[in-house]
Amino acid sequence: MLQPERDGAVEDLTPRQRDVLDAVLRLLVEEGDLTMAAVARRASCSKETLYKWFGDREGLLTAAVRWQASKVRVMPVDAGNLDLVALTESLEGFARDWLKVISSDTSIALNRVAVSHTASGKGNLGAIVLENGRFALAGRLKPVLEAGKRRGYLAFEDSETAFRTFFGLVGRDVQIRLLLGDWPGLTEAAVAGDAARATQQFLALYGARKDPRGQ
Amino acid sequence: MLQPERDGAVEDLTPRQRDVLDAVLRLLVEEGDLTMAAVARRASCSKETLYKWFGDREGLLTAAVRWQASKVRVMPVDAGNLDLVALTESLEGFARDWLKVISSDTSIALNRVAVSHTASGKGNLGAIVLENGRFALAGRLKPVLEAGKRRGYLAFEDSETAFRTFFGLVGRDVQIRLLLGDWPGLTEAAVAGDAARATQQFLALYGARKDPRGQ
DNA sequence: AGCGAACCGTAACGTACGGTACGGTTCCGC
DNA sequence: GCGGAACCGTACCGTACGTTACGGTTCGCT
Repeated sequence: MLQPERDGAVEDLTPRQRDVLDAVLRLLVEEGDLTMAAVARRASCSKETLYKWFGDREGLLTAAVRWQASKVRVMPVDAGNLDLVALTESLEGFARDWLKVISSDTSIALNRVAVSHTASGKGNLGAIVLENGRFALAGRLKPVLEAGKRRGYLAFEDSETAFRTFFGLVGRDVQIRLLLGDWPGLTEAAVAGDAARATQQFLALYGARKDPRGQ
Repeated sequence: MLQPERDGAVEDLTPRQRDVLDAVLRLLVEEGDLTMAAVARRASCSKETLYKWFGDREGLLTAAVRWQASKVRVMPVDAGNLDLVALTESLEGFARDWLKVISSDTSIALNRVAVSHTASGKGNLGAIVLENGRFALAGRLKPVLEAGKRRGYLAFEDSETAFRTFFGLVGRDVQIRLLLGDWPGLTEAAVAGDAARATQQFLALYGARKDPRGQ
């Protein structure tokens, strides 16, 4: 489950194939869904080539999702030397990045098609999106939380529960509203504000008691 | 926007029509999507009748969403005499109900089709689902929050912000995971536990300071 | 220069499905 | 009992779209 996906490895995509997948993403954002003909037209390639490269429509969508995921990789935070300020800024940065991602046109479009796909029950697009979205975030954030706990800044039993609380405080109703076509007014400033608020709330809930000279 | 929907009023649905809509809901849960032929077969009615009653596929879906929404109406909480215990139980009840709703088969199916629909951009199914889901919840919960504030149990500037925090603490990653086909293990017991935890966290964040004899 | 692989553009095929038409049946009002 | 409205079951139509097939072109290799 965690090994690098024997089949659809993003690494061995040719530049031309990446262009095609970018066309898929643009089309998904603009039209909301895909026809193979539209992809071929937009990407100036033949449908035959699409089928040769990606197998079928499902394979094309899967490749596009993975391609997009590979574009938003970020470097891990060094949990080495971490004071309370660094921890706070790290959490706030995660929150900001996450809000920016889930409110981006591409993410919204991709999540929508994955949800549709999940409904029809054939394929695992939903699982892939989840793996590269919510679970990838957890994988990158949990080490930070653990480090914060080791340093005595955070107190929690289970990092999964702590993560999910943070997730909820940051995302709130944003994702479902966006998926359903509502626009919760996420300007750059609002994102920053929400990230700061969520971080403060999280620290209020999970921050270790800092009683003056308390044990 | 808040008046009772001049056209698709649930009240003047005949029993037969409600049966048809129930068939739609069952089909949506089982198959993930709808064909008019399948609905007609399942409901033992003719396609001609479906079109006569509901206009087109979109109208049928819209009616089904409204019909489902009308089935989960709950009575309002009396914000009259409210002590801290009653407030806590009220919040916890809201959280439990909400988690049960969003994790129900029907709600998941309906949200999925609404998301798909939103993607294709024709119609306002997403808005309807949002109106009867997230916004209806806010409409019922906010009076409770306001009452709690008046009584001095809660402290917040903006009830919308407070509500959204509560929403996030309760729902966390549940809804998106369910929509994408993941199963976050929401047993009856887990729902109760999550509701209690979310409520306690919310009170920790927004509960008015109860310093012994403090102002 | 000559060959073959890869690829483009377009046409073609089959099917699924939304929407319509129609004959037959039930049932209600008179 | 009779006429008509409502409705069922089925057949039908048009279109959209996934998938395949094919002729023509480019390009790298020898």
